[in-house]
Amino acid sequence: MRTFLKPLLAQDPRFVSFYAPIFQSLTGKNLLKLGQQVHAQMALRGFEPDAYLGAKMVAMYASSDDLDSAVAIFHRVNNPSTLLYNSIIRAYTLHGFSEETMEIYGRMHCLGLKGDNFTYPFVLKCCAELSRIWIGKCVHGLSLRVGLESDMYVGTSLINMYVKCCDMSDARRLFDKMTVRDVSSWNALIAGYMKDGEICLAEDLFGQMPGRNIVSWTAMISGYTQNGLAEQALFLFDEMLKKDSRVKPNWVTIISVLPACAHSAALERGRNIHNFASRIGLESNVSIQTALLAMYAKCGSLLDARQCFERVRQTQNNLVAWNTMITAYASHGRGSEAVSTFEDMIVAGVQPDNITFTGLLSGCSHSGLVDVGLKYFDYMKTVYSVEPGVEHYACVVDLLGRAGRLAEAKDLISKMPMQAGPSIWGAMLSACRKYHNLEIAEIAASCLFILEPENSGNYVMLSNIYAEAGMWKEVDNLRVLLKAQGVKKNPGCSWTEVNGKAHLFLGGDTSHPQAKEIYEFLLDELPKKIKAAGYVPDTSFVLHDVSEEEKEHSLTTHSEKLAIALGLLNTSPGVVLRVTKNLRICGDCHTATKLISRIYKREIIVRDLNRFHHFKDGNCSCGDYW
DNA sequence: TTAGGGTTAG
Repeated sequence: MRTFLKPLLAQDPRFVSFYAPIFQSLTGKNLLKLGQQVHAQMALRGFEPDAYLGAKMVAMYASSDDLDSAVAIFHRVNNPSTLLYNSIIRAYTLHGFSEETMEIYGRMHCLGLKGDNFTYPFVLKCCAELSRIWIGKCVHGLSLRVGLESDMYVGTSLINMYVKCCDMSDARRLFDKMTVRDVSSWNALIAGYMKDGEICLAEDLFGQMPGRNIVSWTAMISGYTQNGLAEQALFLFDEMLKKDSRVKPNWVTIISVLPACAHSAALERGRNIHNFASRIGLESNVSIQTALLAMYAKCGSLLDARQCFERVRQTQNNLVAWNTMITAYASHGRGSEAVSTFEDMIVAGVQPDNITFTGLLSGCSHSGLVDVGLKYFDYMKTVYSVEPGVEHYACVVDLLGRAGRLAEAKDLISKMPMQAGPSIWGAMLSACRKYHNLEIAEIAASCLFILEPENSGNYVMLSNIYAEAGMWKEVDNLRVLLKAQGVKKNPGCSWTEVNGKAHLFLGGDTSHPQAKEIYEFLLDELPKKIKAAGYVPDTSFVLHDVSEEEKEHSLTTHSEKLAIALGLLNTSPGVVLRVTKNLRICGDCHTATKLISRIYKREIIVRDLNRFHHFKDGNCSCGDYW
């Protein structure tokens, strides 16, 4: 081509109308090669894209994740337009480059190019991502000036921006002012209220909204799950299937409801949802498999969890799945499996992150792998370039504390580069209880009382330490303090699924229809059998300064014992009993459950606040180290 | 070319 022809051709509108639809049709990764060929041919002909064609080309490259080429084209265009800027803003936003988007938007603004209904939603998404509410407010002002306040996309994006920046009052004000609302505007506000813990306000909106789609239902379900309201989440999931046949649950719905099963340890419910996901063709989804993995692990079935992991491994090398598997082993006290899974992950070429190390270190801690844990704590920074956070220090304090190395743990706390939080002092206090160190216990407890005055668990823990030392006066003083502070004690409760139905017990609970049978078993049959096997009630776990006989009675009716009794009375031999407790299992229940597993030849899996205990043949998977 | 729901840890 003669050089003098090039400027002429560059002006030729026929070239634009020729190439634009071609580039527009070549979107997606598998068409990238073709797009590159057309681009090369165009360049050979000496044709430089104008703003319109440039926008199409930017979109094409962005759709196949070739952001570098998209950016290069953007910079070559001489007279940029709003359309061109929109295309690069879209490309950056969809690839998670929020900072770059903001920079480009700033440049657009300086050039005097006006943003439009396509610009603002992306820019606002980035403001939300970066929590830049002040820029979001400027965009809000600008959109009002150019008359875009009534655009549904801009309006909903503004609501979402306020929601993500934790400004619910402005989000609500905007919502109330909107003349035309879309189902998405309602959804954004519902999600905001749920995130804020304002369940009733979210429920009100959900009740009032004119039409619901799958996102509305999912926002409610995930909101319940995230606020610990597992029962409501599961109920609403069923309601959705029953009442709204038009909505089709998708993968987000499934991964939102699964944590509710995990939370309530409802294994059968979880299995049903798993089957449901398979029936609607979602089983191959990696996020669903990972959520299933977590659910099975939290419901006590490591075998099912591992199967989900293997399914993910067949197709993907996914960081979240590795992390979930490592964490699953850790919570089940399978430290060496957590370590070997971590090593497999490294061999598979996946870069670990902060969550990987939280799982790995807690796995070492729960299994007493002290030196291995300390080695990985060192490696995380030196070998894997992951900066230890407060949660990792908490794991190491726990690791040292459980092994009785209290002085080293205390030393580590004093050398931490950040302020010690509740997790650190909580781990220290537990260690002090195990090793009867009153002096450090009082230091840890006094920090905890300042850091989280509302947490009754800390008062109870110190009270237990005093009680074990026979310091009843201090126990009483603490009780007075608890009352004066207005702290409500968190009552211990346990639950179990028997033949697919959940049963909840409080300590000393007599409200269950089978209470008579349960109490006869616990007060008569069981003591005879376990005492014959060498059981001595460990009354040091009882708080009150009362007679030994009364202490023993109070132990006998701990909620976990009631739940185990119900399971033994209602299931056939060979059925694994699964019990979940909202607090840590007490030492006496731990001893008794080991004996029950031997005498009644039952596998019993107890999930407590921190971990799993697998009782079998008179032993526990924690090796009495918890 | 545009908005809304998101699995792992704590």
